[in-house]
Amino acid sequence: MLKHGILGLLNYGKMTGYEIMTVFRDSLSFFWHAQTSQIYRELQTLEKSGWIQSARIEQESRPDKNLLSITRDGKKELARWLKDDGLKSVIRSPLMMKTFFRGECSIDENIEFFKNLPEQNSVFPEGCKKADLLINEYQKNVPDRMKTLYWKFTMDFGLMYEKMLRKWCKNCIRELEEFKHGNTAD
Amino acid sequence: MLKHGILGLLNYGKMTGYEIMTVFRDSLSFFWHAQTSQIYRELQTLEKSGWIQSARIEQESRPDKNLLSITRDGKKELARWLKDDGLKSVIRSPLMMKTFFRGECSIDENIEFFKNLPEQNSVFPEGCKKADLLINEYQKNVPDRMKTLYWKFTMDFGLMYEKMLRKWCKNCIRELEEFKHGNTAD
DNA sequence: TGGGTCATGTAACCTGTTACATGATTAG
DNA sequence: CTAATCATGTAACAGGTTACATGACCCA
Repeated sequence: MLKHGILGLLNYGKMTGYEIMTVFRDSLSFFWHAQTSQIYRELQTLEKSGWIQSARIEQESRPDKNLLSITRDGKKELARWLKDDGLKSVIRSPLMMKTFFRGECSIDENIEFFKNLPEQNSVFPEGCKKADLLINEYQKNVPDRMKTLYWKFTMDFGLMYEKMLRKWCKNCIRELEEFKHGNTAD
Repeated sequence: MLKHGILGLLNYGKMTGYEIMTVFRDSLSFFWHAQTSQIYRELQTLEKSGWIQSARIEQESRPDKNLLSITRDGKKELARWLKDDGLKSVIRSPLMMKTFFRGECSIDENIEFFKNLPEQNSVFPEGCKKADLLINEYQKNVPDRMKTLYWKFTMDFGLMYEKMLRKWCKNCIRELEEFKHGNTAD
């Protein structure tokens, strides 16, 4: 999956591993985290697969750059991945895992848990405003609306997810309060 | 994370690796997938950590059982994990990754993509009814409402997530249709 | 007699995380 | 002078996936 993310970015233009890292950190981190160590490793395997090429660029004042570019085979693979609709809905959710077993804690502890969740579990580190700013910048700098539209879709998803999470927490708290006050009637 | 899921299950009572696998497959799979191979491996490391114990039970007509039980240290660790509020909101979402780069495909292809998504990406394999049935069964068989309440919360989350996903897809389709018909005004 | 369930796992591989290492430049 | 940024990675470990292996029982 990370492989194809990298291919997608290189399809926009040539980049270094470092730049790829910054894009993941600044723009994609709300749905995917990638460490430099993993990126550089994937770059090696991508090159072995013949999907990307690297060109050493010497610099005086800075360390040498390794400028990556996508190959024809890489573009083919990217297209194949996009067309392929095998998308498993694996929600691997640590949050659900922790919720499932909360019967071991007291009701008051759990009310506290759900109260703190929306803050702690925010998708956008700096809150929602950041997302709007990001998308505006994208649309200013990248004229191709065909691309920015889909970028916006991912942010919409993030915002809707956050909203849903807050609603769910409120529901949980309400039900716990009801249970506490003896109102166990369905 | 899987380690603690296993600890949580064994905290309800003694089980074999096989039974743990069936619980993950039948009840927890909508938020966590666990293969037998991984479960048996984790069981080994859990035993090495002193968090669980195993007792070989010989059977005549079936292979021997390895009945696992949680130890005092295991219970401590489970409690620690539940109390610890370090919950990173890592949404590792293949769906978002694929959405982000869809600018490479045609608008019509992408409308098709979003139309098919809710079916393909359903959290509950057999649809929502299954979830309701599951929760009702839980509440009948397990008298401890303190537990089933939290189980219900996880299912509520699954149902809300599905609803949100459908809404998001509808939004995306609407915006793509608008874009197609030249209505690019914000 | 063939497929499903019970019941155990191993091996190889791929992916993700944590920690470490280097070294120059530039902005406060 | 110190911290951040640019720019490269390696090593070890942890966690997840895929494929394979065994074997008896039970039900149709």
